[in-house]
Amino acid sequence: MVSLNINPVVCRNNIAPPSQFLSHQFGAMAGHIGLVASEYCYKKDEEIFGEDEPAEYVYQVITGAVRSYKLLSDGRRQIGAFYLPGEVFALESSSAHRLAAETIVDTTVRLVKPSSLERLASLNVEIAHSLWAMTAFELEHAENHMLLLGRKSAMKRIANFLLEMDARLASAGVMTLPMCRRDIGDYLGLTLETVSRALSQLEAQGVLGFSGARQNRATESPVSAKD
Amino acid sequence: MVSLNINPVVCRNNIAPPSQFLSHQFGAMAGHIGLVASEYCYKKDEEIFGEDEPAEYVYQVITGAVRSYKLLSDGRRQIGAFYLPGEVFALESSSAHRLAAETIVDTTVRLVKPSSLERLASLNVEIAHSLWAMTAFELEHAENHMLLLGRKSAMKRIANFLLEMDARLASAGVMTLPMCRRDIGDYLGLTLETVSRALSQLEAQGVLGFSGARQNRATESPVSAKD
DNA sequence: CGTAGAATTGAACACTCTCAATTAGCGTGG
DNA sequence: CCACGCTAATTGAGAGTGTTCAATTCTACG
Repeated sequence: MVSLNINPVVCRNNIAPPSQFLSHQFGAMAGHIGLVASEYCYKKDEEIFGEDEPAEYVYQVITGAVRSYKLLSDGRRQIGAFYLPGEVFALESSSAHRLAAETIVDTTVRLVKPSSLERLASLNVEIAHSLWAMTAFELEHAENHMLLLGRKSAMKRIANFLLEMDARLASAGVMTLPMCRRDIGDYLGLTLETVSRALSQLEAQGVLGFSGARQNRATESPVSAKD
Repeated sequence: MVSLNINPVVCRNNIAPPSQFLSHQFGAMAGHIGLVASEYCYKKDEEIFGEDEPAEYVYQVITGAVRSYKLLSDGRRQIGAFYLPGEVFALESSSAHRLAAETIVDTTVRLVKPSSLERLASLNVEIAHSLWAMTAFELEHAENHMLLLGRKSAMKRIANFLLEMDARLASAGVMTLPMCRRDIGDYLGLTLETVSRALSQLEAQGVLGFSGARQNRATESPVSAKD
């Protein structure tokens, strides 16, 4: 767990924030008659479900953070997404999960049965469209991420990551990243050493500062992470 | 345009074929009362729509091939997907295209207005679920592709690509790839030179052969592209 | 205070990219 | 029908970015 200060000026960016609209709709859905929503607490680094497991639940993060990922036979890992408070994951239109999911820190989730959602969707066109839109939103994220993984330099990837996270969990120019360097590397297609070096370089350039681990401070070079 | 022979033995793989089921459903939808479906022909390398353009149509490839892509400001390109006969693209749940699309060769497409689909979806739950499932299928592809782009070597990417294409357009151990080396590179996050070298190496190893351009022949080393 | 895990930093290496030259295939027009 | 020219593909050599392996430092936590 590392806290990180980023100057607000640095953080104005062109990365779309997550659709809180959809998350709110999900919360609203959970209030519908007959939709069973329970809560569950996981410890840090606990598996929520494995790759290709049957999809028993759809999840919404209440507190904490989650990573979804795929593994290669040699143990290399690609993290597909991080899920932060309010965000929904494991929403499948089919019956199995395509990625595994683990908690990054102690995490509380809200659980809903897919069958409940499907029933609601069959009764209410708006809900059906919302489910579709949530999947489309994940697809959009994946498409942006393919561009990052296929065509951007290590430093661009890091900058992109910081701006993405800033848009999702920053307040007052400070954000606390729940994930470790290895997680960031596995999300960005880099090694943890490369991530560390890039962050050190940004700190040396005065673009950001750390608090919590390593002392630091925010600075204010206007940075553009266009592309 | 390059023809490519791959021995059938080589091609038994674990890559899921595209959901022809969904494509057929799309075709069926086009037969519904009131669903306007027209056809249109594009020349090779013609733009169908640009990134962020309003989504006027949903498309199904009848003949030919299409690439969807995003561009970086320095001109680097990431191809998100190739679309082959029968396959549907540009199905958005929102009002804009997230990637641009161009033809790779002369191409005929079937066009449907999104509003028609939405209307059908509002009347028929099955259709609504199909649209969602088609987006989920694209998401699954993108997730697999993120793993490829983030964590696989050049040779693994090429092998993966060949197996993917084989599953989609091969017959009798031969397939004709409509796209050039640069397209393949931009799809796999590689340069065209790296693609060429990898293909040459596979040919030298007797894994595949070319016909059309460069003479050749298929061979039969059993190859596993696991991961 | 001592230990364990995470992060940082360094140095050498490897894989892929870049730049460049050559070759092959194909369409066009003489 | 052949020569020409254009584009795509191949191949080579060198450079660069990120990885790998290793040592050290830092922080949290018991």
